[in-house]
Amino acid sequence: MDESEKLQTHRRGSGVSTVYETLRNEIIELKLPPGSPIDEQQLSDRFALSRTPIREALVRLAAEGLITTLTNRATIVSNIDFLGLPEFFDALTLMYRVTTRLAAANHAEGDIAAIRVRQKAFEVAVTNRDVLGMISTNRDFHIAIAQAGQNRYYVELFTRLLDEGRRILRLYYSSFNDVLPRQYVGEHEEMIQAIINRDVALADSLASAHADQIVGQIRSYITADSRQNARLAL
Amino acid sequence: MDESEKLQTHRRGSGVSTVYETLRNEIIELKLPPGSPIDEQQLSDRFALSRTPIREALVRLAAEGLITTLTNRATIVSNIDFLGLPEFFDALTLMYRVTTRLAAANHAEGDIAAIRVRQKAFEVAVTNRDVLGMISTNRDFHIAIAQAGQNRYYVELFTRLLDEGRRILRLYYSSFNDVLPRQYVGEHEEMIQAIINRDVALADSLASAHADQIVGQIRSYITADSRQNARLAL
DNA sequence: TGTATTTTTCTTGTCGACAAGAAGTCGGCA
DNA sequence: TGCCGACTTCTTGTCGACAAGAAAAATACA
Repeated sequence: MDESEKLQTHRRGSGVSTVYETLRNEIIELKLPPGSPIDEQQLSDRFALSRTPIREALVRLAAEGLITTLTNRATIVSNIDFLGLPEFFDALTLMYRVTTRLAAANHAEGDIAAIRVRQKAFEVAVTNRDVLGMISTNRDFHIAIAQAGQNRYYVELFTRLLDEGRRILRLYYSSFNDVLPRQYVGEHEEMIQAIINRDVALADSLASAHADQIVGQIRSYITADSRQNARLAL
Repeated sequence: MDESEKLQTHRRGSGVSTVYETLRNEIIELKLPPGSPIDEQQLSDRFALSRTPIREALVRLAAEGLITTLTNRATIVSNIDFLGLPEFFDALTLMYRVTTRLAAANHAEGDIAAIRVRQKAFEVAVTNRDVLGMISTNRDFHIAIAQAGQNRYYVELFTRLLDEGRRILRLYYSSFNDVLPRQYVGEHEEMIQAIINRDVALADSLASAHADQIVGQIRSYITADSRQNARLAL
């Protein structure tokens, strides 16, 4: 564990959000893998805080579904719910579509620039073959679009879904190839153009196709047949 | 304030959820109107609990956006965001449609019965001209449909939206007339039938129209011109 | 030796108290 | 009389300690 945060003295009220954000990131990046036990005492030592603020951060994480608390027993990082994957895909696809539509309809001064920054970062990650970077910059790109759409309900749900998606993708990130990501860059570019032109219908269909791509990719990872000797002659 | 809860001794762990649920209800039913200050000490006395479990309940409420905490200062019941109403209507309509569609597609054994129970309760409230009852039974009806749709992401968002809607409707419930509610009963009936027949397209369009009705009604409340002397000859 | 029961240990849930920060109050000064 | 600054008071944020509950360990018994 990194002990650098142990020394700094916290200003009042900042502690909780620091713990919250740190843990949140570590959970999403699978630094804390699903099922990991969360020990309050340990976190208390690590952040040099009493258990009370730690606890508050944990309550917030639990409200988001990132951790699961077994009453009076243990609290662990939530497992990835593979059985609920179809629901997840459905909601994810819907949010891709709605946010992109709204961005085309509602985007204001400056939104496009923000989206372009994220797209640039994604491109860099792709050319560097930085898989982890691709996953997180892709998320940022789509959240920027959602923000341009000006609907906080969608932004919130979409953020949750994309972050849950990050966890899943991390599990399989070794099987990432750079063919599809390359294609994503182009698809992103088309989406930006549709948004600029305020072409809602086109934005929708592009987002829909994009979502299908991503969902299809995740599904292929999960159901991948990696048996080395599946076709071995016996 | 009701002091009945003060005497009972709590079993470990139950306190937080009790406080959470009680406050949640009181906020949604405007028993605690928007802007009301939330005093931890006071709640501590009221529930006969220390401030720690109270605090946890408040953190959960804050995560849901029901209360707002001004750091180091006060914590108040969140205001109703009239500026964000268009976003709210958009998301609400979308959720009406998606959940009803999914219910038609996915509903399983027993779901219909559960929906019928809620519909019956709504009918009773309408015939009794019980406005507050209508608002909450209508909510229950649509959540039952959402649950039949089997997508927890939609159920969660929809619940939040409907509860926020309850707050808004309570503000205007005096202007409720019984014409539209009567119409809602019929619309609900049609939706149930479409779901049973697994007619996704029909379920969608019914839900869409239903949403338009409700949104339109809320909008008319808000923009109602109640000036008694607007057309007074001078 | 295997099982049931008690004991121990560890983690969570709760408590009362203290510290920091902000608003309101009071008094001083122009 | 009106404005500025120190002081008071109140609420929130944090702490260390205790209590309850559950799993693990140890013991007794068949």
